[in-house]
Amino acid sequence: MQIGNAAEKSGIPAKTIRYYEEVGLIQPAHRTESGYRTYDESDVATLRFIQRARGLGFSVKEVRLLLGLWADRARSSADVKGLALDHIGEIDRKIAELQSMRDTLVDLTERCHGDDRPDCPILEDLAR
Amino acid sequence: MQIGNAAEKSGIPAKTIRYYEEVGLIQPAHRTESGYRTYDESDVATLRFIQRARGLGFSVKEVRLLLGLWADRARSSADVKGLALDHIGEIDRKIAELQSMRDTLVDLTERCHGDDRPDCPILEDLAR
DNA sequence: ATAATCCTTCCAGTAACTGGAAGGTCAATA
DNA sequence: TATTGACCTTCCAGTTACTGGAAGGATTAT
Repeated sequence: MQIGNAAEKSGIPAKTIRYYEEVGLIQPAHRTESGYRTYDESDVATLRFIQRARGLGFSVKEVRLLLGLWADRARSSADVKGLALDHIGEIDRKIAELQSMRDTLVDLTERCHGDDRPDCPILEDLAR
Repeated sequence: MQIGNAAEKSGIPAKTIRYYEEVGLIQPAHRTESGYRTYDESDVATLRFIQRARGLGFSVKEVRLLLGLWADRARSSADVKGLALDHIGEIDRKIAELQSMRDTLVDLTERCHGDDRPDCPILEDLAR
């Protein structure tokens, strides 16, 4: 199948598939005589794996590692779990940061009249 | 004072201050005869405002708007509050996304032995 | 005189795509 | 047969918000 089809089946835009090939996340696709990339079901399976891993927030670099582990029959599940736990830690860090921003912002907006007068606790806080 | 001093007082690296000037977030600094940038307390106050707004997750584009409102004595607090509420919405969206990733990941890692055997629910899930 | 510590500009790299231009290919239709 | 239309190709540039580093000038202290 052509790239457009693989894109549809995997949920990854054709443009992005080419990008993944360029950065070496996936093997260069086979080509027709005229230069069109072709993909089979196994390629699509790989793309879907990538799509799902990216959807869980793994970076491309981490996906590379995951693909390596996936392909390695001698892998230890501990390695996979380690990656996942690290990633959860990273997510927790981000959530905590966002939550802290949110708390401050909610407090400030609750104290702001939000009318046509200029007095504003939000700006006052930023300026202090 | 010189840029290094302004950086220290504002908490924004000198490099970043130059960058903010380049992208027009702040006015070009005055210069000494030899070309060194100079800053006064009011410049530092602006930098601190920016630093704090960035710390609350506002994008540079949003900070630009906030600076405009801050400088505008005829502003309405409703405009500021509107910006802040939009931003809270954005943060909520991000938190929800991260939380959902986290939930999935925690579930998967709990089901993964994490030993030296290759069987791994995490990879199985990514591959399904 | 020289060293240390500033400062300057400019170029490039980061993460992960995404948009768009210019042009080739292929199948179907008028 | 000629021409659409929908594919595909490569290449370049833009996005966000910096950050690192090179090469070199200015200022201050020893």
